[in-house]
Amino acid sequence: MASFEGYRAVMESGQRPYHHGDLERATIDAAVAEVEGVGIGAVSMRAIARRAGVSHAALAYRFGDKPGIFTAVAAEGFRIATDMIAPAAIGSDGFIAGGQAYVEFALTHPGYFEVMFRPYLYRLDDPQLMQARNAAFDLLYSSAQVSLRDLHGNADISTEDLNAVVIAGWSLSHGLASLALAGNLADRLGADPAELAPRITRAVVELGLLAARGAQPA
Amino acid sequence: MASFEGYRAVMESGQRPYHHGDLERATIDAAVAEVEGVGIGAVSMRAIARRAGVSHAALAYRFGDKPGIFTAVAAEGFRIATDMIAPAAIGSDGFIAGGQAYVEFALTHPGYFEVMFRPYLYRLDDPQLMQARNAAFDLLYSSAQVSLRDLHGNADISTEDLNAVVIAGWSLSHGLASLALAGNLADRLGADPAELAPRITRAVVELGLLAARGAQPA
DNA sequence: TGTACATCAGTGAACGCGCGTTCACTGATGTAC
DNA sequence: TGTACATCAGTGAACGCGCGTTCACTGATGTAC
Repeated sequence: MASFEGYRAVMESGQRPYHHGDLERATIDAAVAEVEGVGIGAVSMRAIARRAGVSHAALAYRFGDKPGIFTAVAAEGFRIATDMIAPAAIGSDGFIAGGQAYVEFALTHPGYFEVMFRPYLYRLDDPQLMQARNAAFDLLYSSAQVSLRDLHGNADISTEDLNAVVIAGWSLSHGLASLALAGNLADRLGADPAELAPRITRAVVELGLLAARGAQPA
Repeated sequence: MASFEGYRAVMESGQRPYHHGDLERATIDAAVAEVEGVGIGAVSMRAIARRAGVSHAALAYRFGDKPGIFTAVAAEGFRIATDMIAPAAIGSDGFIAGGQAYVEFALTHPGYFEVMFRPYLYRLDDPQLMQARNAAFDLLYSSAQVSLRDLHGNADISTEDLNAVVIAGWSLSHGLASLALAGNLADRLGADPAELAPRITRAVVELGLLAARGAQPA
């Protein structure tokens, strides 16, 4: 399996090579496809192995167990999400635009999304995962900070306020994506998905006005 | 098992009666406890039966299958949620206060919450479920309508705008509850849970201001 | 360049387990007379 | 009030299945000489 020609020959002959080449890649893809196909609760290591075209013992050998596989899926998911959101999360509109990109990521990569925010399914202390996850959160916090600073004439924001706005914005995007993915909004979202973002954004303005009346003075 | 005395006698003797008395009640409670204990993905009919103190065949007889059980759980969940939210969802602050009550329901009844918003786990066309679910959504929409009317000097709101605000508010509360329950906010929520609601409410005001800048004019 | 050998990636069969479903049954309840 | 019987709720044993884990193994790769 050393050469590309050798690889091609084996692939085209229909046999599978003894050494896979990139088992990790194939496993992550298969795991994501399984999650999207049968749901996060029904995924089995054997089904992932079948889909990846590899023996199920190979997965036990390489990943140990299901949390081992999901750790790799989550890390990759945080990397993809960061890549998708970063270009939008810039400047004074960055936090709002980043939130829209978050929803877009979730709807286009549901398999990753389902795993990433169930930390009890994977190993939070894995170094690669931590790095990818921290990078995503750095992006979230820094875009909130930039947008809020700009809103308040470059005045500093307290850590508590920043944290609360991050949680609120994240909750909004996360909730919208979760409800949509689970099928709760099937009959409530308009026909045109491209119109969704501006409609929700305008609704958040209304929500802010309602909250302003309901809020106790700080 | 006709008399209360007979019931007491059997209960105190440690045997279980042949006819349960209220198998449905016991099954719902056991299912909710199982979901809270092992997670929605790992619940089995046999484990629910064990916890309810009943043979697993009894559950198959009464509920048919797992979706049958979850249908009953979801219906009850919508009833409890409506009862908890209704007193708050009144008047001009009703939509905001209702959202806070929604989060409180989710955090105090996680087992119900986990089931209710996974409609693919149960039978959406069950009459009792539909009734409970519709009542909950009626409450959601009517409280949004009352609050928005009041905000806009009693002017009528378009169906599209109402729908968008409902989705935004629901998403916010739902996302906050989901993130918290899955353990994503463990190190981000302040020490005092009673302070959470006002902090988030104030953050939503900020979010509205950010959205106002990011929004394209309608 | 060629050979020997250690290391490593992946295999396939075997295991015990808990699951959902089925079925002949039993025990209790309710009704007709 | 008492008896006979139909109906219904729940039982327990049996089934086949897919699962995760283990283990002795094999095939390929890489390195030392």
